[in-house]
Amino acid sequence: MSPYELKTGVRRSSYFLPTLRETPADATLVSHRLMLRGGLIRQASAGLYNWLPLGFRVLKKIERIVRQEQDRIGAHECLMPTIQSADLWRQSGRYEDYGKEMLRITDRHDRALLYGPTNEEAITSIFAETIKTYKELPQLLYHIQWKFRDEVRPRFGVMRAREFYMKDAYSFDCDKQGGIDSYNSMFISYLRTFQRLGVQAIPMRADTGPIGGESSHEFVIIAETGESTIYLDSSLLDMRWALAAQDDRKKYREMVSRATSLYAATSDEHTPLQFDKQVPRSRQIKTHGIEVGHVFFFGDKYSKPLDAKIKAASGEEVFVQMGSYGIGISRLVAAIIESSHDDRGIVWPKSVAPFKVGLICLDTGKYKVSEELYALLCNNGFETLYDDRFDVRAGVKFAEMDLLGLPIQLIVGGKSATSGSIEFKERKSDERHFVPLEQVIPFIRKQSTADSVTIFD
RNA sequence: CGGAGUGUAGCUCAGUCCGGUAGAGCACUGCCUUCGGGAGGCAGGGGCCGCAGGUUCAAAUCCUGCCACUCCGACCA
Repeated sequence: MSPYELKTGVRRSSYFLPTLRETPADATLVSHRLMLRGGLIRQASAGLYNWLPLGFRVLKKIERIVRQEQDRIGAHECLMPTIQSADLWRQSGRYEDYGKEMLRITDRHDRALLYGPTNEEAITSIFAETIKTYKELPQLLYHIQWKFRDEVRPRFGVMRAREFYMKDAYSFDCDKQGGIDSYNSMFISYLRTFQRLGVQAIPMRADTGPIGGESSHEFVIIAETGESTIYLDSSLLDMRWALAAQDDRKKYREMVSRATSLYAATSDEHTPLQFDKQVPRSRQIKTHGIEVGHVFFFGDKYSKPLDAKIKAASGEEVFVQMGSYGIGISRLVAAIIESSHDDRGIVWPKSVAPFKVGLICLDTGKYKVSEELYALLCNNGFETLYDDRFDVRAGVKFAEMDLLGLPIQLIVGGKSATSGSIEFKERKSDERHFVPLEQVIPFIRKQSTADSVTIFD
C-alpha cells in the first residue's frame, strides 16, 4: 500500500483509542457522534479536528482509493502548498470575489497571503509557466491537500469543517471538445471511485458557484441528514454503472450521457416544470444528500486572466481549456458513516474499514490460541485490531467492537471455547459461524472474495 | 453576519433563581464478588466552577467586560 504503509495489526491494550460510552452533548449528526465515540476524531477548535489513529487510517484508506482511480485515468499527482500568495488571486479577480470565506493572512514582511480554499490559480500559473504547445496536451494534474474555508458556521463535525482534506484535479486541453472529453473521463472515474468506496453517489446537475464555468455536476450521497435538497428520478437508484477500465473517449461520452439522462438536480438547478414533464409522479423523489464530489468545466475562465496560452496545431495561440474536479476526502469519512451505520455503531464498507478484522480474546486460558490467530492474520495481510485486554468484561468488548464497525469479528474463548473453534461474526449481518483455527484464514478469504463487488481491485 | 444558548472532574450533568468549606453517575487507581452484550460492593485519586475586574465579612452563585463553544437562520467541497 503506497505511499502510506499502514500497520497490519495493533493490540487494543496499547493502542491509542479513546472511545466514549456516552454521546458528546454537542454532536447532533450520527456520523459526528459515532466518530467522537469511536475515537476517530477529537475537536481541536470550531471547525478544526484532530485525527486520532483510527480516524487517520480511514482517511488514508479513502485517499488511497481516490489516488488509484486518479492514476488509472492518467492523472499525475503533485502537491501544492497550503499557503498561497494573494497576487495570483488578484489576477483572476477572485481575491475580492471570494469574500470572507477565504482566510487571509500576512507574513512578517506584511505580504498578503491566504490559506488556499482551492487551487485553480496556483495550478494555472504552473501550467502557464511550463506548457507551451498542444503537443503536450491533454494534461491532468491532481493533488491531495488540506484546504481551509472560513465557514460562517462550521458544524456537523468533519462534514462541514473549516479545514478539510480534498483531492482536487485540473484538466488542460487545446479545445472545447478535448476539455469535455477530459470532463467525461473524470466523471466516469468518479462513479468508479465512489462505487469502490462502498457508497452510492448520484451525479446531479449543479450550480457552478464561485468556481464558475459552463458545465458542472455534483456527486451526491443520499442521506436524510444531508444538507442539500435534491430532486431525482427514482430509476437512478436502480442504475448500476457497468464500469470497465478503458480510455475510449467515445465510450465515455456515451456513459456520461447515460448517467445524466435521468432527471437529477440539486435545489439550485431544479426546475419543477421540467421535473414534472420528464419524470412520472410515481418516480419523483425529493430528498436530501451529501455532496462528496464536484466536477466543473469552465473553459478559459482562469487561463485568460492568468494568460495560460498554448500554440495550437493551426499555429494560432489559444487559451487552454480547463476543468476542475474535487472529492472531499475528510467529508467522505463522515458521509460513509452517515450512509452505513446501525443503532450499535458504524458499519464500515470493507474497502475503507480501518481494520478488516476485530479479534477478541475472552479468557486467559485461550491466550495462546488468540496470539497464534493474531500472528496468522497479520502474516496473511489481514489488518487486525486485536482486543487482548483481560481486565475488561466480554460485554464491553462486544459493544466496543460493534461501535467501531470492523467488517469481521473473530471471537476466541468464552462460548466458542466449548466447540473448540473460533467464532466468526459478520458485523453487518450479525451472521455467525464456528470455524476451526486452522480454517479461519481460508474461511475469511473465501468470505471476502465472495462478496467483493469491487471489480477493479 | 443576525437571533438564541452554554461554559462546574476525562465524559454526561446537578448546584446558580434565593451568596455561606465543590457534588452525582460513568471513566481512572486498589481490593472483593461477577464473568457472552458498556456488572455490583468497599476504599481512593482527580476541580484557578472559561478569563479579568467589581460588589460583599463571604462569590460557581450577584454586576460589568472579554474569550470560547453550541444551536436556529442566511452561505458552502
